[in-house]
Amino acid sequence: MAATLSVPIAEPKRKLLLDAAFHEFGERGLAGGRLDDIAKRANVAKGTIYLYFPNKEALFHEMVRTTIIAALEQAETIVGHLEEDSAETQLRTLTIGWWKFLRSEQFQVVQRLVLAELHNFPDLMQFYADEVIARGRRLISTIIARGTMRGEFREIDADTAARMLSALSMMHSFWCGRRQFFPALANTSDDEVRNEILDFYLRALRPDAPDHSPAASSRTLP
Amino acid sequence: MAATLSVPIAEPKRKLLLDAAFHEFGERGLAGGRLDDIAKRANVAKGTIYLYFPNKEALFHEMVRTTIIAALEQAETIVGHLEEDSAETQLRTLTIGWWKFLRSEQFQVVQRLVLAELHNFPDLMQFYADEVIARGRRLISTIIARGTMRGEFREIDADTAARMLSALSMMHSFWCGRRQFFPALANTSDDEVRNEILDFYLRALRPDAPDHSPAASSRTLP
Amino acid sequence: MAATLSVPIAEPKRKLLLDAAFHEFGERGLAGGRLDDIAKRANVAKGTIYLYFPNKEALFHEMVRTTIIAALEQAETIVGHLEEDSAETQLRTLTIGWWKFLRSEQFQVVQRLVLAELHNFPDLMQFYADEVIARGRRLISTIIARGTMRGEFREIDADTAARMLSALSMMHSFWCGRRQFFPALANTSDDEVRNEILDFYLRALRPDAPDHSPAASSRTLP
Amino acid sequence: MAATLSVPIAEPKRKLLLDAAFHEFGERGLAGGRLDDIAKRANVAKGTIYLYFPNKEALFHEMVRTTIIAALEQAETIVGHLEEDSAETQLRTLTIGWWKFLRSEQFQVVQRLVLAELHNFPDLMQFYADEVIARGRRLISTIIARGTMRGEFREIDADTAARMLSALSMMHSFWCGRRQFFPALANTSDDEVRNEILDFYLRALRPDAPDHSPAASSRTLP
DNA sequence: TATGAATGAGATTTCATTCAT
DNA sequence: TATGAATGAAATCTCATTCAT
Repeated sequence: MAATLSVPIAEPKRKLLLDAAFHEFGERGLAGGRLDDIAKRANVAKGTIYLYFPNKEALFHEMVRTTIIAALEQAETIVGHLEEDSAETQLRTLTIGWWKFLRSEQFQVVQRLVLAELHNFPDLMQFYADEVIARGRRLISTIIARGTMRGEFREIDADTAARMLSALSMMHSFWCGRRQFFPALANTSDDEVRNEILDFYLRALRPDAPDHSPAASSRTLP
Repeated sequence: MAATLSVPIAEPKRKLLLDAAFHEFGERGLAGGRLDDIAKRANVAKGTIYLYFPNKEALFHEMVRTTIIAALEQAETIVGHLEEDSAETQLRTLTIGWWKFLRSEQFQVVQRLVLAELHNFPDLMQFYADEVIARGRRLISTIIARGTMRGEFREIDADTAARMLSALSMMHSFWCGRRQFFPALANTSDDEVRNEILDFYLRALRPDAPDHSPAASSRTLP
Repeated sequence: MAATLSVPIAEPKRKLLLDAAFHEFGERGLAGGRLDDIAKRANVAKGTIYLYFPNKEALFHEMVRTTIIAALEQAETIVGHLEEDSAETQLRTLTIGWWKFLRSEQFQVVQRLVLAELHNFPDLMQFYADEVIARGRRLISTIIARGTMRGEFREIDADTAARMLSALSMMHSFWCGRRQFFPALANTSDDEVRNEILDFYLRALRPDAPDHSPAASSRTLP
Repeated sequence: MAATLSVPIAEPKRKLLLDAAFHEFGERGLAGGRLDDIAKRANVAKGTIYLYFPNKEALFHEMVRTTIIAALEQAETIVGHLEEDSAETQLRTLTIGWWKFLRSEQFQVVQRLVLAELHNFPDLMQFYADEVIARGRRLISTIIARGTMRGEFREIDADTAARMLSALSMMHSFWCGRRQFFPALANTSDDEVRNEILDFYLRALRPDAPDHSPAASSRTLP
């Protein structure tokens, strides 16, 4: 009796299975993943899977869904509470958290699955698009809009600008996850890459400084 | 003799099979794709595949390789001969061609496969990294370096800058390929997206405003 | 409970499969035998085989091994406990048992397989050579050595002599198994053949007693 | 033109194919042998085989038949012309030739096939039994009968005695062909083995020693 | 005659799913 | 709930045989 308590904490089997599925499908994809292996990873008999999920596809589906949700929750914690700082500071803070999220194993796996197989699961794809991509962008675009209003950033469509930051981060996050193949990143740490992105990005948001300085325009006169 | 010409065009069977494999694997991935279907698509008996490829994996491997190569050749034609224009014009011209390439079906499929399964084929992954990613970046970074030298662009590491344009393009190309899921792009055409990217990107390369306003610098003096 | 006993006798499935394999491979050889048929013979689905053996070759391998072992055990029982009789009597007793073994279906099948395919399974061949051939010979040579010591048999290398009896028995056992093709044996029963072998063999072991002693001849004179 | 003459001599293709089949089937058996390989060995296209043989089985059948015949012809040459010597000398001479035959590659292959697969080809089995086994025994038994008549050998059924020599030789020939597995033969050359057999065998044919004790012989005189 | 690409039936093997316990 | 042996459909792969050239 006491013995069973010493076990890691009888984690509800459903969760165990979803975790196991995460690793299996993450490595081999939907078609390549084997229920046998998932059962083994979860220390459970193969038949048990069917007590919790009607079939392989459903297990995959739920695994992706819960992973996305878990990743989002994690992201929310990380992104945290933006203080009332300058827009740039907020953007930097947000990006730091968001980048950490993008580089997490959970997101990397989800991204791989999204790219590879989610065209067969339109509802998951939609869920991912709405909750991950769009939500992330909304966070960003809010900050940008504020920055633009305050004159910190130039006039720019906030959604478009958010999309740009999103693109830069997601693509780089993938490349960082495959560093061995991309020598350009071999000697750059994750944090440095993130800073490069931010610096580059913020340049594109800078207000058109000289524009409003009448002096500047007069320069060309004489 | 002339008779043989009337045949649908005796496309070498190897090519036929690689084409069929392109569609099958493109849709279902390596594990999900069925040789049966590939044979059917190629109008060929199952056994015939084995006259040309020793096994499924080899067929997949060669399909990816030839697709990458074909895509590259196509890209080269598109990117074409950059006239001796301003760096910005060159960058625009290059991006237009490159973007067309990224949006082609061939590239979309390759990208999906790369992201999904190429971790099991390190040599293909390397090939893709070297020939697609790195080569594309090299083209870009050359132009940027020239632009910086000429004073058209600000001082910036050309490779880093190239990576940024690459990331923006590739990520957006994927999103455009899944437009139905990304309402932000629903009402924006491919060309408009490309222009957004270019405009945004070029802003980040602009020379530093204060540089050209002697007044500006003097402002800090007194 | 008693109910389970009424079932055909729940012979462990592994054994069932090995038995089925024995007949299938025995008839058609390794390459010719079909897993489909083995499954059918064992009243089992094809896939079940793979729960017990990783592949066809392994099934063949284990089948041969267990058959050899089973045959040996059977042989040991048959050969039994040699009483402290004359060497000739012992040899006769041993040969009777050994011959029964050689004429059993199990041995006939193993011998066919050994001769036909075991060059692809050196470890099985070695096992057979050591455990069947060599062990049988050792039994024989022990008796012969004792016989020679006692003066019952002439001076002869016991191992060589054992090999001779082994050769005579094994070859004749094969011929007896194909009687219809060998008219010379058509009218001779197994037991008669065995006796022919024994009589012939014992002649070759007779001491050279009288030959060299002229005295010996005179002994008979009165 | 002259060039074609330099080729090894356009050996009739049929022969070429039978030779190739000999090696292929010899190594892998009927079910395991591949027509593809046979064609390759014969430097011929796969389809060509069907110009000479209606199917795989027929090729196998004819290959075995011609091999047996060829082996017999070779045996006949080797066994040669027995001079009018003593029966023992004749037996020795014959055995030397016969042994050489048994140890030839041709015979070894035939023997393997006979043991393994000829139960599916009763006519071949019969042919082999009649022409190889029985014919060889007839040669031997003739000599033995003569030896017995002359008093060189003891009274013994000549056919039985011939069978014994045949068994000793054939079994030992197989063992010699698998020497690596039979340490007992590892240090004994083929010729030594043959001599052991002969010596042993002749002992069993010796006239009954006591018989020729002068008294005994004199008994026959009056 | 000779070729060898093509075929397709049939073999081995895998694995999601079921079910008696 | 939980098990895991058993299933059998479906996948990969092989190879004897055919046939247009």
